[in-house]
Amino acid sequence: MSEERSLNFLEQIVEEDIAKGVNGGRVLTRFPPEPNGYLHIGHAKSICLNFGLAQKYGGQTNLRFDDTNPVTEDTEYVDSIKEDIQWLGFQWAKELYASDYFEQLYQYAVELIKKGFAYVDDSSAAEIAALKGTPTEPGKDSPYRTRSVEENLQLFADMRAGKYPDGAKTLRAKIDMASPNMHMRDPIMYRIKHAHHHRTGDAWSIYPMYDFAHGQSDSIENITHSICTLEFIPHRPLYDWFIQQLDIFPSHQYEFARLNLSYTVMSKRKLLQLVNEGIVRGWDDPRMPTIAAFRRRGYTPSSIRTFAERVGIQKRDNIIELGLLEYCIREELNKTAPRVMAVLDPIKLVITSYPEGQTEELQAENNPEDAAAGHRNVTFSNTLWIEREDFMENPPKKFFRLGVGLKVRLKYAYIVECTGFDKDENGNVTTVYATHIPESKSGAEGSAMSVKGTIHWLSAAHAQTAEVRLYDRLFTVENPAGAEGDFKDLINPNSLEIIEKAHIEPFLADAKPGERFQFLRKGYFVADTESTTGKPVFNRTVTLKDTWAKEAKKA
RNA sequence: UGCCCGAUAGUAUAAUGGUAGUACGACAGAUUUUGGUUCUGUUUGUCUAGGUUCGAAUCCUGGUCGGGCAACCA
Repeated sequence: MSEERSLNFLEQIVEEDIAKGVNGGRVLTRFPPEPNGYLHIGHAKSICLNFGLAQKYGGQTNLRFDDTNPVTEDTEYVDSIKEDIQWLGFQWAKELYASDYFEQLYQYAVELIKKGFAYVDDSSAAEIAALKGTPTEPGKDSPYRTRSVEENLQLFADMRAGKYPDGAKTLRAKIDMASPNMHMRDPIMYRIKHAHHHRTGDAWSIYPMYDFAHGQSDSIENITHSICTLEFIPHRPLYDWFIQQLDIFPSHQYEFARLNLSYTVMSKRKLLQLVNEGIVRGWDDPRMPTIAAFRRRGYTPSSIRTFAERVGIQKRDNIIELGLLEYCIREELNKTAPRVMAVLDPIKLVITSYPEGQTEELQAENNPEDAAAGHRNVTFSNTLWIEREDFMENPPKKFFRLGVGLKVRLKYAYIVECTGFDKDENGNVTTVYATHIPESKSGAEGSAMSVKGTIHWLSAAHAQTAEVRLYDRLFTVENPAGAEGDFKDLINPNSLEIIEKAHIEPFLADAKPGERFQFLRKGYFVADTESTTGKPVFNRTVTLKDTWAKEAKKA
């Protein structure tokens, strides 16, 4: 299956580099998360890109944690990130940490001081900001910019030794306060933080800024293609500057547009807020756009990889329609998920012509898309559960389900004709009555007779119950991040609907967490991580396409 | 009023100086014991104004629009 696909711009760069013999044709990429949150679907795109590129061109990929800010980072995040990458189906060559390079980075800083390219600044954060200028106005030199090399060396050593409180001093690169690129206006290389680091403990009282760690970390690892998102484009000249002054391996950075998905947010800060404020039930709440959430929701690794492939790689900003992701998981689950019957919003259907107490076992197909999936038995009786929405008191013309006088096929069973119904004091339909056509039994000759609709059902006396969680989009607008005001005001109040007692086929009560099914006509579902034999819980991964719902909405 | 990045159907993404194609969506139809799947068909696009060229989505110039950059965050 060698489908002809054109190369994305990064693949073109890599192929050109290989052709030209750059780095001896070697390809080494890296995925560099900061361990300060869970990975989301946008990271999945980056993971697929970095690992996929290396795989395609015979290279490897490192996992490097850019852990330069101890106050936001935690090993919980390290563990979740590793789990998510492996779940997606990728394996890194080396597990590395920017914190592994702290001593090396310190030596680089000393070297830059000696070369006159860095100085210790006593200015406060506010003073630094004031002298920084603005995008349209040049900045001004700090009064500490002309300190001698010896003094800088001594002060920097004292910073490391912990002689100064947080914020008292910084080490800055001496570049150009008038540069049109703000990142070149004497950027801070080191700041004082008397903070406990998740790996280096209390060994350091100074920590490098990301900008002083990232490029050199790539260089130290001999990364050939350092791929990141668009917002780091203006940082690239700075990374190149450090590499040049230090005369170390010239790793090159390339930037692509990050993934945005409609009806959700992708910033770790906002996701953390949703978690901390209890708006969702945690990082892996199936409504979240995190990889952990998609896993719990029933998405497969391959569906996410396919999605990442289909969204493409480019440099223009984009918002991908949620529908594409849903298409990717439906496409896979249609082929693989066993079909079962579950009634989520039940009303009773009594077959008055079928003897009370009688039952029979009917053969049900496990998957029409997969002949090897085989068959199972379902129990039929005269009292069934059917979906409330499959009956209408006053059905419109194109309603192919139950209404008095209408015929419908009960999947795998008989064709029945509706004869009447009961309502309770609130006017809600409670029971529907019908007679069956004995010769229309599925498999029998008479089953060939045509009816427009087929509905699913469960024998009331035999069905088990389960909790079913129905998820919908987390936000009410396509681009909540781009809207004015507080993004939390745009949360969809109906993003989670819990059905305490849905009816399911008996064998489903034993479903193991992670097992996926198609609930016939209702969607794809997965047994939740909290699911137990005593109390099964199913998450709806995605609905089926529903052209009737669309039709009904029009009317 | 600085610097940087970008602009192709509704959403994405190809075409790398030579017929604007693909996917998802939408719409219509066929098939169907899931109003699912599958199949067929239809619809919709090169931001703009110049220039170079036999020929421009592609190269050049100006403009417009969108995004990024002024954390001791990454």
